[in-house]
Amino acid sequence: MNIKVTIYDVAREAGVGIGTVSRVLNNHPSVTPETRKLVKDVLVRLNYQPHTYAQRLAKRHSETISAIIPFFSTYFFVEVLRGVQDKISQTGYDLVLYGVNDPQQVDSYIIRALDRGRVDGILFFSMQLPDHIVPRLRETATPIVLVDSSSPDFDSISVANAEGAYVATNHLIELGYESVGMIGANPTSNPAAQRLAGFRRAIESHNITFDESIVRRGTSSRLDGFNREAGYQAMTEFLEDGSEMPKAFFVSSDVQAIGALDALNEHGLEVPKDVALVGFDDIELARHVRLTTMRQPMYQMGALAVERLLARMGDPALEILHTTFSPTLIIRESCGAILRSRITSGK
Amino acid sequence: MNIKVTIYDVAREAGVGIGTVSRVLNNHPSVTPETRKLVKDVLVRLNYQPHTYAQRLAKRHSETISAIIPFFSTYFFVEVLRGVQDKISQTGYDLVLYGVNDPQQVDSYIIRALDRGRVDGILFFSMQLPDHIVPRLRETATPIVLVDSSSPDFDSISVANAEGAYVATNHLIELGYESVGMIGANPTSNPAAQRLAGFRRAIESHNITFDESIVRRGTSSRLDGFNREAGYQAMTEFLEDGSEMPKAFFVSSDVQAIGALDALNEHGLEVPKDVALVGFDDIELARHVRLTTMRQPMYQMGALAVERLLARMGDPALEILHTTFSPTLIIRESCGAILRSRITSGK
DNA sequence: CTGAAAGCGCTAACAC
DNA sequence: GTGTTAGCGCTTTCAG
Repeated sequence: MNIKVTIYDVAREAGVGIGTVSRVLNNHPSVTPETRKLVKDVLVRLNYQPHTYAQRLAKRHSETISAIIPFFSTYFFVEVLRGVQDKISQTGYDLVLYGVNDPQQVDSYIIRALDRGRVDGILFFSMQLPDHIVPRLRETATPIVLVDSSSPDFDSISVANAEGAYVATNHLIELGYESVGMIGANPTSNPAAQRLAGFRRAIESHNITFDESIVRRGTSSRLDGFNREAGYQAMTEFLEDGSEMPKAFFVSSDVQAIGALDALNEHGLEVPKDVALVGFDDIELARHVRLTTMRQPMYQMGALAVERLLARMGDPALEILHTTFSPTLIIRESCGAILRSRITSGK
Repeated sequence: MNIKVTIYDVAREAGVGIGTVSRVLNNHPSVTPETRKLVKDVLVRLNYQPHTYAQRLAKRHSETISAIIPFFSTYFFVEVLRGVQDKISQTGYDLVLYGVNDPQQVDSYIIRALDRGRVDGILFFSMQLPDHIVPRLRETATPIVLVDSSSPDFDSISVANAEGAYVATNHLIELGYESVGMIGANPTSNPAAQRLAGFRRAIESHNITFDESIVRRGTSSRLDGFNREAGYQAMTEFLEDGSEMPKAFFVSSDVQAIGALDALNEHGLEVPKDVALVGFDDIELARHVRLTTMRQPMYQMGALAVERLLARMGDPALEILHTTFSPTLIIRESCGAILRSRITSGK
């Protein structure tokens, strides 16, 4: 019958006031060891459970962190979320998930999270923070950290997208490919735009002229174009429009690379023999399709995001911090590096 | 300045009582259109946001559903969770996630969810409901639905594991494989045990004697053995223990099959030429490694679970329902069926 | 150290 | 219809 035991019941049963019960509940120092023990006994005997919402109302905070996240589109989020969850589960906080399927939801979710007291902090993923939200976030002083996204006004954790794209493209060029193309994503997405910039810089630093026709993207705008169909479409376009096609590609994301791979296969082309590919993310699949790619430390990003958020919740005056991880080049077979080294070494 | 506007502020500003404000907030019918409009205007002008926890305390329910789930181990959960999330986002409910990394956490999470008022309903995934929890669940009359797990006492959504394993194994046998082995998972896990039973039934229904040595499992008990390492280990054992090995295998899950595939490759064996494999789940990866497998309708299971939970929350007297989905055989290349048909048809 | 009392912000029953 | 009031269960002064 724990169905409704309140601190009043406990207090009566223990012959003390509710204040005292509350004090032992909150480990307040000024309670005699004896009364403390007395109350504690009654607490367990009655199987008392605190009413979370009453506590939250009285305490003015919720012990809750909400994550606003483009929902489970890709493995990237799954990994990041694992980091988040692992970290949070070490604290007493609750994690409430707002999965965004439609950009329109972002607003209402943030507003909801902004309800005074509803959450103590927000983790905001991979999306552009709506402009009109920024002032409200400031006014309400809601702690927030952006992951895979950024804004000068708030803490953020991200990946050096441009740098990663540069490294990937460079790798291809140094492998000897004279023309390398790119399969991009929706340029309104920050990571997508940055990856494009990195690609371009790599191209130009090798004195190759950057020609618009060398980068394509599918029309599917779902998830900013970071999806298989978009990759498939873009590669198909390259394959079928008649003009000469690069023999190597930097692809904005692994999922897209998978789509490109499918398109290539359908056209009887082999990777890396006929076409070389380098992706971005290092999702689980990448390893199995032997995709060379830029690895992002997803799990760590999630874990760090929580740490940072907790820190900011603890001290709102903290300096704003922007952390950037550098992606690492993971060489597998799709880029042709291994093939080449075999040839070179005469194997 | 929405920082602290309460219904009192709104009431004063609108020149009405707080009761009236509350009424328009809750769309109570007995408010004149005029006052309603008046109040609504003030509401938006002051940018009023309700305090969630105060509402929950007063209303005695939380508009919250919690999901207790073995965390993000596999793609299976990601998909199921997508179904859950999509469905929930159509309602006003919050989803709070309790990711279980260590079985010990289950208890504390359930207890937490049982706090009076903390959640309106629980979704419990893929784990055995601890026995001592059952009576408490009943007493507190907390709505709960089990997914990929079951108990006579509560609603459940699951998959016909035994049947699926039977179909998979049978498929292999009918393809002409005379001995087929199995890579199992931890038999303390319900799905694992059921899949083993289905396998066994298939074997015996073809008058093949079932020999213990024909099923192996890795020692990694993480996630009940449904992980890549376990599959890798089990297959390696088959390969290296000297005795003769089956040429076809039913593997308890796709992730394990991936591991088995890796082991096979390392030993220079090709699938399906040398060894045939059928998995279970149809995770995203399966398609790309051309794995024949039993598909579970993961997304639907999640969505249905939410529907059922909502229904039960609406009417606790509802008949307890156990829904079982039948997995479908998805034929790809790993089982050798396509290879064979080519040979047969002379291509 | 501890009891009593005043909120926390909202809902709902009760009068008018 | 609408204002007033009494909770919801807990935390936190404030006396003593």
